[in-house]
Amino acid sequence: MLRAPWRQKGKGRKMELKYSPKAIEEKWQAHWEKENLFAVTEDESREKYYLLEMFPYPSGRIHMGHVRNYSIGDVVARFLRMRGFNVLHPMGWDAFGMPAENAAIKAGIHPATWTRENIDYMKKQLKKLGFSYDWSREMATCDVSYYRWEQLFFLKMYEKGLAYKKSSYVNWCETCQTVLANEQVEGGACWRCDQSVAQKEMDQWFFKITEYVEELLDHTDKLPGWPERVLTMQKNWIGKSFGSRIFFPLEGMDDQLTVFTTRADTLFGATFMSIAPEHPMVKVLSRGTSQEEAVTDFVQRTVLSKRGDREAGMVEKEGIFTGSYCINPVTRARMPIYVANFVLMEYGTGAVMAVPAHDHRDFEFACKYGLPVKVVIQPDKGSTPLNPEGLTAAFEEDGVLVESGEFSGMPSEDARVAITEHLAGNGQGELTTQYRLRDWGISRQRYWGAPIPIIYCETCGTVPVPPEDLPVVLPTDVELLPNGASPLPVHEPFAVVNCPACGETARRETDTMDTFVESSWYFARFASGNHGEGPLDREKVKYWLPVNQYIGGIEHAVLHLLYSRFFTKVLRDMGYLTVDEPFENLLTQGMVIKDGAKMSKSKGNVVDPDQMVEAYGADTVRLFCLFASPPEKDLEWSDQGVEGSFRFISRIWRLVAENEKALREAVPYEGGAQLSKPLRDLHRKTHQTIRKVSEDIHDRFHFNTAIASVMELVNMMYQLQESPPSDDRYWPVMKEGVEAMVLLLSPIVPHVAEELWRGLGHEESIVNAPWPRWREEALEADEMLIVVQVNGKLRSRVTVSARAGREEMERAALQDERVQDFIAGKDIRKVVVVPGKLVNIVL
RNA sequence: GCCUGGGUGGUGGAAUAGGUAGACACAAGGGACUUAAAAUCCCUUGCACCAAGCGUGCGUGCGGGUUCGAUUCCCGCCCCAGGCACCA
Repeated sequence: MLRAPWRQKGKGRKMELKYSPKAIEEKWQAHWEKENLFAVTEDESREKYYLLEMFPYPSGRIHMGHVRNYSIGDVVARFLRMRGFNVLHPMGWDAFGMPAENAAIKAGIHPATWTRENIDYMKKQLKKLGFSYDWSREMATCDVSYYRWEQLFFLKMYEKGLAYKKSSYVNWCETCQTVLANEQVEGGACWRCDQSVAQKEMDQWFFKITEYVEELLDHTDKLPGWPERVLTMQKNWIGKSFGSRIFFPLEGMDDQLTVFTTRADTLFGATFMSIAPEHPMVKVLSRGTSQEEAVTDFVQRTVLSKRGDREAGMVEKEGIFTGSYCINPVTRARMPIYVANFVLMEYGTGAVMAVPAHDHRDFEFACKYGLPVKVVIQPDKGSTPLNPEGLTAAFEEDGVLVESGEFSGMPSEDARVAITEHLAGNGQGELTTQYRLRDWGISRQRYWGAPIPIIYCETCGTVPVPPEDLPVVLPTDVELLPNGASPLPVHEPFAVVNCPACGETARRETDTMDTFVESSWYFARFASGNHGEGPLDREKVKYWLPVNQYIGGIEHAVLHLLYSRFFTKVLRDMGYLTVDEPFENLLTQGMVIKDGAKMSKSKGNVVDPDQMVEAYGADTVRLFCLFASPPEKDLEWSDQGVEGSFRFISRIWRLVAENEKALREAVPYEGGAQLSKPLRDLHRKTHQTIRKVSEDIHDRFHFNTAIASVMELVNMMYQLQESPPSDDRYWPVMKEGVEAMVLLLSPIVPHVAEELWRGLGHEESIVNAPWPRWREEALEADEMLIVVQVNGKLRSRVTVSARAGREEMERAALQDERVQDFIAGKDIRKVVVVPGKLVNIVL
């Protein structure tokens, strides 16, 4: 048992009057660690709570965003622990990724060394902040003992067809020398380095996330604990739309072009066809025509242009006639086929039927190339009809069909189905559903990642590494190339292997997996401890999952959170997990900003957590992060606000230190005995505060208002100290208030709370102290202040008995002198009484 | 363009179920203590007017509406932030 300073110091004043955080923080951190207070095991007799914060990338040092994220999580973890839950609160490292490689190239340190050193430093930082993690579960995703299981998942996914390889145009970042998933391209630029992304045709591994698209979409309605905007972002990303697939026969060829459209009602107005430059039919359609050379030229130019510019609509619409025609299946009209730079190969079928009268893009294109415009939809009655001759813009809304044969007169909505069904009858079309979501490309041409367990053999083709040969260990004896290209392909001992099937010399896959794969299942690994027999311990995972509360930044709204949901479903179907969704509740905290902008080195507005902890202590930094704004909002850093937080802790410190002896000797008041009014007020305030803080933390994570209410309690105790009552219950009631204050603040400022708790005479750690309960009878006041309004305007306040009913409230209000002035000589039409709140007299 | 949030004092923010708008804090001002300063403690602090009161009027982006009563609910608009965006 560690000896507390007030005992070490012997006689005289035992607690320092001045609050100095350094010594007490180090002392209690060491104590908690030694006593192993935060390690947990499965315990069926207790209700479990799995609290998780997004684990950090070990970039070197933690930043204020981490401090905020983890402070929020720690309050919840400590609070629920005091409430008796078996709380799992783990921490680890998202340790694969490019910064390690970049540092290696720049500074000549091996990525593994760099990562390890960063982890060591950041772990020290987290410990200095006093977070209550179960460090026994710590892991880094670059550990072989972690990624080996990911390779096993890959093999199982490969077996089920959920991991497959295909050649396609992919997003290529020249700076990062690697491919990016669609989710990792933001506004046409790389999510990490901002480099504009180009298209490149490559052989790549994909995870078939589209296999789960319906479930991923459906389950967004089964996540009431997620913020609406995150769910909306995911729904938008999945981008489900209903429409039709229509087949257009090619003139003079025994083949057809397939398009996807949501506007089959406009089919009679389709006058030409636009296809993507990457479309496989481009070559066939232009071959042998006078356009052949020009088309090849155009395609080359367009495909090479930056995807970002092309996708963002920055490039002017351009196209070229292929030299071939197709036939409109309903009008039999000849439609020229164009290659157009605005048609995307990745969406739909890569071919679009162009209806210039009813689509602004087609309109723009038709005007530019002098193509026919045919109006087939007229606005509903009441609006001015479209003039087919002088059309100045496309009419894109629904309306009534015209010039559409038997479908003329039909509303758009009905016609979409009717026309498609008509086509379906002739095998010329079908109703279909289209998604924006595409499969997740996971190949990365980088070194610092988990190797993909595949071998290429000249005779046997693609051969998965047999599970018993796992792990495929990432070699560490590599020389990193200055241009960032992966050294693995030229690392012979790694790249050259014997084929597991025929034994002949073969080559390994040298691409590594996207690091988002690691973070897609780490939460389940934490629940398994460092299970050695397999990826997950089914029983343990069953006990802990799902994560009850997940906390992290909004920036992962689509990326990490969508991938994790997908992985959870895959692992469920493999029999590892029993849950459908990984995270029951999600809290997305706001950014930490300074001077109105996100903290960044380039803006020079970074506040260093180390310096802050050094200057004020961890408790002050935590308190400020929680007090300055509610978690989901941005937090504006304020040095003066930090000073204020430090002052508040000093204030509670002095309240205990200055009255140490009296408080230690007092027995907390527990009700019963009669109290004088000031003490009754304090007793009530104490219990009101307990209720307020409990509800604010439990129901809504509003720590700022919880802290504010403790401040009110503290202010009241200081007020009472100004003129202490002679009542002999003074110290018992003060002790009740002080103990509540310390307990309520302990999840937020755990070190100072622990110190004060011991100072009040407690032998056991506050970490395991039960959370205080409020008593209803203590909340009851003997009188209450009610508001009196006349015609809805506040005119007076009257004090009535707490038990006053409607009649008594009304009587008291009407008798009030000030109210009398307002109602004298007037008829009272109505009196509204809200029990316990107000009386409104309507004249 | 579409989809989400959001707009409250000098500042961060509060008002949880339609019921005292501005809790709590920062900043500012004043006072006490001190030889002085710092620290600490206490008081004032939305705006305007004034007869200076437990005063009156105004006030939660703007304009309407519902209601005895609206920061809160409804309709229309403006602005800011984030996401998606040539998605056919």
